[in-house]
Amino acid sequence: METKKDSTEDKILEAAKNVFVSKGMEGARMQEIADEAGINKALLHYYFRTKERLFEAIFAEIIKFAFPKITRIVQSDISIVAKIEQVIDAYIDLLIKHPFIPGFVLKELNRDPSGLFKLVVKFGLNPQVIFDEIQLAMDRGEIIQMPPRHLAANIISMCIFPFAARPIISFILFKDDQKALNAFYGERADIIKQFVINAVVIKK
Amino acid sequence: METKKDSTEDKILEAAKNVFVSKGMEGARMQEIADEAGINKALLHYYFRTKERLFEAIFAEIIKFAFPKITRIVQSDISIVAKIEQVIDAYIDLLIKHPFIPGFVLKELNRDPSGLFKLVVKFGLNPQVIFDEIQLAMDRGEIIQMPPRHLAANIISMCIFPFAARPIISFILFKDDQKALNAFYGERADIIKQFVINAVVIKK
DNA sequence: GTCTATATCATGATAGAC
DNA sequence: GTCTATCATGATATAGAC
Repeated sequence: METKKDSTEDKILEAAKNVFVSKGMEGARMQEIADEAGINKALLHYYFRTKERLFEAIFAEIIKFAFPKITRIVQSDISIVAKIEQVIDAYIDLLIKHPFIPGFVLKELNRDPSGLFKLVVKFGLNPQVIFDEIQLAMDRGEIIQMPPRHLAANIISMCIFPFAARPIISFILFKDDQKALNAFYGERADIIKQFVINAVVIKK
Repeated sequence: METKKDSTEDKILEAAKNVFVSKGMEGARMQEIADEAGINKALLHYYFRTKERLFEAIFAEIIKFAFPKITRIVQSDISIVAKIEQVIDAYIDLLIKHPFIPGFVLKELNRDPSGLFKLVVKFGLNPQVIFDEIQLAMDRGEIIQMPPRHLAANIISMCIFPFAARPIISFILFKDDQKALNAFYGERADIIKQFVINAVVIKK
């Protein structure tokens, strides 16, 4: 029986996640990860042969997390408006809990997109089902006609970008007042929902 | 008289811009910059004492470029709808011409936001004049009431995010078909304009 | 399995000849 | 101003003791 849940490997993964997310692949130092895990630097290489492999392990975990299971919401048996609202709520909830993920993911994907390919294949991500549901609602006359891709891009952009640009928004809009910044993020879900509904829902 | 416009310093700046934008501060190698400039690595240190100083020179030039002069549009004597349309057109035009800027700026600002502070002070960026104009239009009943910050955030997000997330969009939406990707970007301006107008303009 | 010590390598920076 | 050669540092990786 395993009483020691925080094994060395777990400690490394936890430490690596913290360091990689805050410093990125290039900026992260193996020494710092070792220190944070409370172990020797050489042990990192014992458990994960290279920095690259350690990074991939962390990145896969993060990105799996960053693609929330919105497919289920989109395919559920509720109105298109309810679907839009639930997706936005799910995204903003996730981002408020993990505000540094977008910056990290964007940074690493611009650095080396090849990692994404494997993950997309692995998790079978398929945006077509989402676009199909949007198109159906348009054909039913519930929302205005526009390319489903662009509608999805608009919603995702409004959700994620303010978190990806956190340092800019924090400084320019709020002079680094973290309370005001958090209040702003707390308002985003309702704002985006109302904005999208105004933009696309056809009133009876 | 200077006939030789591409002086060594110019060649370094041009090469450094390319390498820094594609690799970032951490990923960029002085050797690569030297190679691209067709000169010796030691010469970089002759012209710019450190890598940090060379980077700062490039970054200032880029970010000055990334904050388009939208203040003039916002304060001009045209309708709020025309202002919104012109700002979106200006942003998308800029981004189509320089699609890698958003990724670069986001990456570096997440890495070290302090550089932004100096630049904001230096260029006297003041978003309040933009918010004031938005608020006036709301008070005149031309657009619906909502916090001006969020309206600005929505518009900027829809413009910039699809470019910042270029590798993701390219692969997931278009299977790296660059023609289709460029067509998508070409449609963005009209899509966003219509979307924002539907969302906020009050019909008479 | 865990750790110490060390080899190997890459990179930013400098010294000095021309 | 430009080059070759070299240094100093820090980081990855491995060998081998316990």
